[in-house]
Amino acid sequence: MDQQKICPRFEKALKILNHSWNTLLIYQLLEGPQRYSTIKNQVGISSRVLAERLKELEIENIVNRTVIPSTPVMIEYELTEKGHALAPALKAIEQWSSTWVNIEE
Amino acid sequence: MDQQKICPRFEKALKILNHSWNTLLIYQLLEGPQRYSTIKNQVGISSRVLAERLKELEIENIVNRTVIPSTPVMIEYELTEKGHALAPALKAIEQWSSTWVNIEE
DNA sequence: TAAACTAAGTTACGAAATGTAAGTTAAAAA
DNA sequence: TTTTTAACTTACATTTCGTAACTTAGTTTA
Repeated sequence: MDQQKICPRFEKALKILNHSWNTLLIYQLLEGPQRYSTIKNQVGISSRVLAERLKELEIENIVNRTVIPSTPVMIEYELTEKGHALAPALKAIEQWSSTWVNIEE
Repeated sequence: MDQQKICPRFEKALKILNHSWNTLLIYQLLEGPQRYSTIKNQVGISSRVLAERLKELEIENIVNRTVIPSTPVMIEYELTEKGHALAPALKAIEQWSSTWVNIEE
């Protein structure tokens, strides 16, 4: 009666990527390692949610967190290998958006 | 001071795709045209949100809605050309998930 | 010596989005 | 006449989100 259910790995991937802001954060980090405040300014996300998402992405091993011992401390975030491996997917979305998405209305 | 901001088209694409369930719904519809109840059962989404999302995807011209005049009426949903054009992006995510995502803990 | 400044968060709280379960509609089969 | 069905819709409780103010500790400024 049931057809094939959706693959659990794919479903988990979407659960991570579709959690609001996550894809945009990964996209932003494709530019290279960046500090908390830089990401915040570039992406336009709130402190609360940014901290929450970076923690999530760190736990998922998509993002790496490095403390720079200065005063005050700075924190640098960068993509892991797993994170970088998302580049083709993001480029595909970028490609799609440039062809199909229009902003005017 | 500011570096380059994120492209508005890409940002809009993510806004649509990252709205919860949307990507999964599109992925499901890659299988072919399907009725409301089929989608609901396959994806495991609630009635309320499914109706809401299908409406959104229809407005975005990603999904097409067709009434089948039976009793009771059936509704068939299918991807538009714009919707089908997302296949490469979804395949890229699928590819990534098969390499990098594991479910066990 | 004290007040001000900084980066990276955290907290409190109201607003918006989500899940759950029950209700609606119209025609046809029982 | 009651029941059934598909595709929603509604009401309501729970969860998530955005906003803005607060925290922490070492350093420069007054």
